[in-house]
Amino acid sequence: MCSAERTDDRTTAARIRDAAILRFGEVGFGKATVRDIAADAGVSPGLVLHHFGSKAGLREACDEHVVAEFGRSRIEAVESGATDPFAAMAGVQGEQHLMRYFLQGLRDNSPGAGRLFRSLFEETLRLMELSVEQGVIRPSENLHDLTAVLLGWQFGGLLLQGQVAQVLGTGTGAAEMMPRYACASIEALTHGVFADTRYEDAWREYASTGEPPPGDGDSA
Amino acid sequence: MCSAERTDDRTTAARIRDAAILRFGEVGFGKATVRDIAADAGVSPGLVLHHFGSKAGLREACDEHVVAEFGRSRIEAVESGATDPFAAMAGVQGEQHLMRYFLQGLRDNSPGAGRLFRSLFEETLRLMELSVEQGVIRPSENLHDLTAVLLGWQFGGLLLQGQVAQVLGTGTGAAEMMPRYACASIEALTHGVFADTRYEDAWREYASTGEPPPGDGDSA
DNA sequence: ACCGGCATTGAACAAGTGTTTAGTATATTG
DNA sequence: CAATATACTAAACACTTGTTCAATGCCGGT
Repeated sequence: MCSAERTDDRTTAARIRDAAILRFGEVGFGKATVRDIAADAGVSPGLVLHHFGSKAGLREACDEHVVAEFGRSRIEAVESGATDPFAAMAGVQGEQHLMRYFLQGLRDNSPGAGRLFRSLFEETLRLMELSVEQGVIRPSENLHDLTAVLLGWQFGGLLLQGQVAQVLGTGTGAAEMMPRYACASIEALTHGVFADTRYEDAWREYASTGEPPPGDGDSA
Repeated sequence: MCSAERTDDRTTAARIRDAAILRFGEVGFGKATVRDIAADAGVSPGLVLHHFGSKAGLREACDEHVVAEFGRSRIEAVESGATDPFAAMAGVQGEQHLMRYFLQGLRDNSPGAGRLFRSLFEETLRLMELSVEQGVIRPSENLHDLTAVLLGWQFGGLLLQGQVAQVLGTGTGAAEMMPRYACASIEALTHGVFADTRYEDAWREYASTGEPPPGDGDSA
């Protein structure tokens, strides 16, 4: 069917939007220029504004589309029976350009990324509750906060991928550092990091008395 | 001595640098303008370039200074006998403007932030080894990678402070969300998150055989 | 065939940016 | 005191950026 010149069934606006998602994901919203996006989509800069009103409008359209695509991707993952957090995360990682766009959005606190983070949180929380019932995740009194922290660690670690890779001595690419990273992560999440409950005890005492247990009382 | 008009003993170049550190920490290097920094320092924009050559040169000077200040702060923390990771981290959090600058540097992968991250890693690794000897941290076969991952989580979580706070329902400020965040973190780092060693076992098998244990083989 | 509404373009505009440059004051040095 | 270097300013320059606008081509309806 499509041999030499492949037929692009996307409408021009969709092509612009997809090019923008790629650009925004690569260099971020601030450094991406309308001219570059237009060139990638093979149109003039004016047309971009004609379709989306402004650069901000273009971003909104991209946010909306990425959120929808993420939702679609996650639904597929659930339907295919991925019931543990790792598989779910792997499913999200599948579409790398969407993930890159999302991470760039997290970098500059875009409203779209905020919405997406919240929706991912709610979904992950349900997944965690399910995992607790199945005996995969240790039961916790405040699973809600635990999930929030874990999600922050998850995506925060992804944001610092480059720095961590440099420290690990591996290449910056996700595929190269993944084994080392996953191994250490699994160890920490399986056995914890502290040798005993002294920090937990100290925290409990602090929470009940309101006094800081460690010996730093000065220096506001 | 200094009652009404406090004498600013800093040299003009230092004042410009400090103003730049504040600006860069607030809005990031990209969005900070030379004119704004000059206005904050009470000088003309040209003077900024006169002293630092270019905006990039100004950033290098800021990087250098922040790295030095961080080192000084950490040395003080060590000398004051803060031998556990939490106290060390609290000490770093002390100078908030330095931390903000560092986090902004991590956001856009500035070389200065990379250097600082690496130096913080080496210091934290030594601290972890010490903590293992003292029985505070659980011994691990690859403490190196574990430290790298934990540091990524630590600062990554700080980068996503706003998003996590919104999910937690607390204010965005560090002081408001700290209790909830710290509580969940301590729980995760004390007991782990997984209920058993199934993920660890699966990983060990994967590492030895090279076959992915979970049942996803399709969908590249 | 004519017309009206799109999609699309090329050029120009306006604002903001880092940077340069000429010029002025101030201090330092012989 | 003269000379010179340094600190500093005001203005302009050059460039990039988002955005606007008039003009053109295209396609469907009557």
